[in-house]
Amino acid sequence: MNIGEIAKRAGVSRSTVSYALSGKRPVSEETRRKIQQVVDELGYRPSASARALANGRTSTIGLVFPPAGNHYTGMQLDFIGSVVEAAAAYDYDVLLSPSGVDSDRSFQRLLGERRVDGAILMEIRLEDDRVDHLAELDFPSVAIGRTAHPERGWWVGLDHTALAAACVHHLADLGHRRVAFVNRPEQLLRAGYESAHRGLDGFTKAAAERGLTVRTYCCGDDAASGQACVEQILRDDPATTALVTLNEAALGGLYRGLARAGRHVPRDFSVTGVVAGRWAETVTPQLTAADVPAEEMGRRAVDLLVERLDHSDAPPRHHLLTPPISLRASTGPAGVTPTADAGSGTTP
Amino acid sequence: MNIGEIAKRAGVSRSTVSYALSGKRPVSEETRRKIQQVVDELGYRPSASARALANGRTSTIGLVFPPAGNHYTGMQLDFIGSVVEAAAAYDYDVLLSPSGVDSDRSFQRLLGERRVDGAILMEIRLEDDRVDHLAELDFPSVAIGRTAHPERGWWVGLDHTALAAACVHHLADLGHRRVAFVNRPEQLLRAGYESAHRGLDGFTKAAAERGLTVRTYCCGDDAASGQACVEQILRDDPATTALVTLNEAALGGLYRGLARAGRHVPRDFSVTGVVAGRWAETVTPQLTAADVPAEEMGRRAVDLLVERLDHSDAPPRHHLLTPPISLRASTGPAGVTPTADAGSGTTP
DNA sequence: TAGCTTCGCCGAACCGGTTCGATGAAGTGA
DNA sequence: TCACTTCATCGAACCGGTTCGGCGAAGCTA
Repeated sequence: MNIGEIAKRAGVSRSTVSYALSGKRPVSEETRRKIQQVVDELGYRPSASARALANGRTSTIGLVFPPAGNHYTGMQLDFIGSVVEAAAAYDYDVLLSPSGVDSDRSFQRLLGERRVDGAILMEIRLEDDRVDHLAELDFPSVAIGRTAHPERGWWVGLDHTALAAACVHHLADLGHRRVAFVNRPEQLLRAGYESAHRGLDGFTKAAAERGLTVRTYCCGDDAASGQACVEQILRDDPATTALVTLNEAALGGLYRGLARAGRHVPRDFSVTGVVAGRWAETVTPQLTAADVPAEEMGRRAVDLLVERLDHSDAPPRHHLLTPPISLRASTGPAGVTPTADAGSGTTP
Repeated sequence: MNIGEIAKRAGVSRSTVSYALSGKRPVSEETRRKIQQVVDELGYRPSASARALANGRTSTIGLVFPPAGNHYTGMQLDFIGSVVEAAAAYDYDVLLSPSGVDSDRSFQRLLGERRVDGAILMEIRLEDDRVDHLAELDFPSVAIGRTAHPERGWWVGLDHTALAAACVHHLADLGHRRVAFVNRPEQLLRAGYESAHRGLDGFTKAAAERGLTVRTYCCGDDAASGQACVEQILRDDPATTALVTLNEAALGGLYRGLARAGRHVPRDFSVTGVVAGRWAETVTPQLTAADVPAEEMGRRAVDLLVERLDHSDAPPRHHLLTPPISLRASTGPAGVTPTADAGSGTTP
């Protein structure tokens, strides 16, 4: 069923069918009804490929996935969901691009083969060749995250520096003096992941400001690593009374490690960090955290991208979000300074 | 940069360029090198839209999302990830289709506008109009899940009946006599979700077989609902000593509810169910569960779909998986029968 | 009633690839 | 030397839409 068939059955030319359906030129009411009738009878829908070829737009946006890391975190899930939903509202489809092992290849597919009108990038690095590359090509894209040179770009980001600092201040206000920082995996830190770097930065500076004693750790994106990380923390400094985490996937493991070590949260030990709200609520006690507004970020990224697609001359825009810390139940006042032998509390 | 430009610069015709690149007809080594050189210089890649139009294939598969439910669960994330990855290995892109509120519209986009060569459906219902519809059209698709009439279809499913039954037997073997069942949200059960129905079925039958006293509940897909559900369970029958859950998203809440009620897992209360392994490990104690092999299922779904796309006359195939229960730490022998007043253990 | 505008529709070209049949040059055998 | 095959390449048609310029009929003005 193509447009020619419709035209034939309606007794008009192909162009008339096209205009009747698109409304880009006036068509008499009578013909339009006749055409519509045939279209409805045959359930005709114009081919996306043909349309894309003709007018040079695919009505599809690409969602480019982490170039490192082997499985996805809950936060990414929230991004994906909200991007898909927001895109649908604008009548855009979303094409997922793994850009995993073979990053360049799928990138080439998206851009080189012109499968998408624009792209949304996730898991941004401070020096991100993908962002640079797209900027050079002037290819419409919006980053979820902020590189080291964000001035002229389109992005929606989270102020990880401020958020990590807020966590530190929150803990310091509660009287904690020895605090650990649980970052994303070392591999990602080394790769230059924005959140890992800016978060670490904010943590370190704020801790120095408040005169805290700190240690920082990298931790794999899974529960087992989280548990191991806590064990390490308590071994390195048994007097630690709180931690700040950026690592959502390890959260369950962090809690487990603390429980195993006999540290009660929040009585003996406070936990906070930067985590999507939905996941902060799954742990017990619920995590006091700066809630990553993943839903809002995804939606805004799509808004920006659509704006850029509709007005190719629009000046760069961005949103930097700084959500407040949601007080839940995982932090409390630093208690009596733990006795020196408290560190031996690992279970056999 | 189109194929004509390449042809001009290489001093050959457009068709020669096409053949040189596709290899579908022999081209002299000399011309092929000349063409390749021009292609490399200009970084030319053929347009996906034009190619799709010409040969009637988009090299894209659609991943159709739940028609009900407002946010995504971790299991779905695992499916998405593995599908994208497996598809990339076959050089297919993945188009996400929310099919959320306006299910028909995005479905029409995918099929009517021929944006995809085939589709993978998630969150199958026992009577699923999407599946029926696609079967009628003879549109290549694979379901992740199994309808009430799975004989002639392509799908990869989980034997929820057997898995739920296995959970029951596991608990019964441990001596539990009063067991609750925590299902997906009522809305989904009513909509006819396969896993909810088959799981409930397997649970009920196995419990009858073992002569257990049971109660079944529906529970929202979030921690708060899980907590409320446990409270309800212990109110309805304080002597309950175990539960089986299909509801991964509520898991954290279930644990919290038990802790609040003063029930220690697994000493006082056993928890098991059907949950993706990665998520079963995030809770403490780690969940003894039938691990949903989401990664394998996604991969197999893609394998089947590609097979069907390559051989349109292939007979229907499917995989029914029955992963074993992974023994972790959330179940234990039923202890002394709880005293009658144990049910009042909710915190104020 | 001639001349002008407006309206509704048509035909053709175009988007950028693929594919089929044809063509001419080179190679082979009698 | 001629007929026949083989090989490399070309031109044209096609996929299914969109869009532009033009044209005839109807309506309006003088």
